[in-house]
Amino acid sequence: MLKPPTIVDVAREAGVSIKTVSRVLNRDPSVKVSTLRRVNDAIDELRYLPNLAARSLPGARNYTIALLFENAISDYQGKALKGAIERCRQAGYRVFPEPLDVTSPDQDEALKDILRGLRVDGLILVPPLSDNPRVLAIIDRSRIPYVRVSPQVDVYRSAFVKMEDERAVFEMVTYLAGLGHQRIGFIGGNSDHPSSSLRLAGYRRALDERGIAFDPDYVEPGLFTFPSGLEAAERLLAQPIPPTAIFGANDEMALGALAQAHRLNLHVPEDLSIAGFDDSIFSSVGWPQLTTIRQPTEEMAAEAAAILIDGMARDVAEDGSATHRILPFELVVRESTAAPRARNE
Amino acid sequence: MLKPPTIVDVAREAGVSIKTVSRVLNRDPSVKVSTLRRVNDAIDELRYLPNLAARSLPGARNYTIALLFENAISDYQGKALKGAIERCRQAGYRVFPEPLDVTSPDQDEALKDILRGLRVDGLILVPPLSDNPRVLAIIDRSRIPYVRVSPQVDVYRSAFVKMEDERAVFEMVTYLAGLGHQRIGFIGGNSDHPSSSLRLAGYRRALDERGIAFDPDYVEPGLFTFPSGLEAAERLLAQPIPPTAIFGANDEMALGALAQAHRLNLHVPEDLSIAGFDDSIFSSVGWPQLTTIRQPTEEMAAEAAAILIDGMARDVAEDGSATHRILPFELVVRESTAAPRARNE
DNA sequence: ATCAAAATGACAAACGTTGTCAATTGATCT
DNA sequence: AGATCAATTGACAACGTTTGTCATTTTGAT
Repeated sequence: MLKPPTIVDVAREAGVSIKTVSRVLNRDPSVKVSTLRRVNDAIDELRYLPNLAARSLPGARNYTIALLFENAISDYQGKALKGAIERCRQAGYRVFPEPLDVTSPDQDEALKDILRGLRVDGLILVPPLSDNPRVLAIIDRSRIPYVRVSPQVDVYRSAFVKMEDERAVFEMVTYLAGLGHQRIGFIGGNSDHPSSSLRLAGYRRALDERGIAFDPDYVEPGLFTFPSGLEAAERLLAQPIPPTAIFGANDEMALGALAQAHRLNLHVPEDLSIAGFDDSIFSSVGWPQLTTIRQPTEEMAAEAAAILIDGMARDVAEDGSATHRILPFELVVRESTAAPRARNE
Repeated sequence: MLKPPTIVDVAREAGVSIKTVSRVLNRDPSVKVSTLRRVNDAIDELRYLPNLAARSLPGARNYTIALLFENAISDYQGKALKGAIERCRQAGYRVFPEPLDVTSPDQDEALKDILRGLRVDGLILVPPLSDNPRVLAIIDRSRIPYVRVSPQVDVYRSAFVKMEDERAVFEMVTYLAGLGHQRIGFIGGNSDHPSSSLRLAGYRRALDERGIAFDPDYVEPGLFTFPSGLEAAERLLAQPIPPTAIFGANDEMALGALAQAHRLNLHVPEDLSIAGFDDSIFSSVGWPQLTTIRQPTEEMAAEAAAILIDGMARDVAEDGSATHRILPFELVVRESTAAPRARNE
């Protein structure tokens, strides 16, 4: 009882050959249903779990996927990791989280070593790695299949999973306009961050559709950080005719805008509506709680894992496009948004 | 060139047997220095990395450590994971993050399956799992070595790594008293959370030492969440003689207190000082930024990994105590604390 | 009863490492 | 020189699985 059961024990218990057990384990369709049942019963009976090390040694598969991320494990990356782990568990796969220090001078060699040493069946890249050209170049050369989560540029260069960024912003701004807001401030990202332009596009499209003129004074760049959101809101609200609603392109910046509102003694949402983007852990540590857009982060990573497990990461459709999934977002209305106090023109 | 080099290639290159290469890899001291050099040169030359799967198959070691955590990957757990990964990388080990759903009805069986299937050399438990009696009981029976990070109860039942909770709170409260605060509110945890009593003890000891009478009205229980901190602060500040400083036993609750201060139009830190605990990501998404205590989370997890890798998790000192490390904390003074506006009494 | 197709099994050859134990080398002592 | 012993090295069999090649048995349809 000291040693865990092996495939031999299962075969004996089920009264079949180890080859048949192996067939069952690897979902070979040529196994009769009754045999399948018997083998599965034996597996359950003995609580057999295949030895992954032994499994990956001779075979082409390693039953392992790596999730690459940049440096710290943020809320977003934690969610992605969790989603990937859970999907992998179901399929008997494992996930190696691999932090990458992209600022390090020997980044390239370090990454190559990781890729050579890991022997994984696939890679998942989460932002901002999804758009890092040096990393992508190295991975491309390694020939390991990979899926990018939320890529922004050159999207079809690989398999990917994303959410409809532009439409999400569009819907949020449309929602704010629907509440009666005519002057809607937008705190975007720094212009070199690719998602910024997409989110801005959604903002402009929503204004267009509601017949609201675009005013560049209501758009401020940010850095996706709390202080940058605070400063951007400071500038927006210092204008002679300030906006009645502010939409931050992520929750941290929206939280910064919230803090600035507190500083100015503005009541949220009565005097100012504020909305964020991400539905991160941050959206619930403000007061009032932020209206935001929920990104399906766990789901996206889970889908990425599924694509790799199913071996579809390299597939290309007839139209030449790489395997991809677009997942739905969700508008989460909390307490930080309401109709403006008085209609303005 | 398609296949990565194996130990055989290295042996050929170095002109020795594979066994000798294996010895070098495993730091066997019986290898002559000249041979060692030759083998290491060959390893560098070929950029050889041992195949972990093959390595764990025959041997007792698996070069793998699992980090168990409860459900979501929070900021704290992300830090711990990162610390563990980096320490493991240096030693050629890998980390499996394993989320555990402790609320699930078949928790026990699920955990047992994980333990059986994982074949890891050791486990790291992070809070709140570190004090989960059911989980500990199962792991104890599995005979897998483990290290607990920041355990609170029955500390010496296993190897552990922690920070000096009590003294950290003591120092923070002493610091606040040193600023001139005489009425210091304390938002603790729920009483069944073991760390709560320790942190409260530090609070009381600091008051004692500064000759400030303990007033139970200035102590409010919380749930380590933002809303609970907000409500606790609401009660504290509604008193006829409210505190001039509030210390939250974690950052989320301190952030809640901050939000309540904004609601009451109190200026922080002029009207009210607020301090947190953890130096989590949250402490920088408030305004003003929180004074807090930095827990050495990454370092604790890294130490835990080191204990496992060095095989010391089961060791017991002459005095019967398990292997452990106590790491230093750091008082991080930011903008949310200052001397009270006017001395009272 | 016959035949083809579908299921299964026996066996062997990997996969890359470590463990066991025996063989070789080299140094020291007589 | 020979003996002795420790230090160093090597040969070979595991480890548990997948994969492949055939051979065999079972099944189902006619």
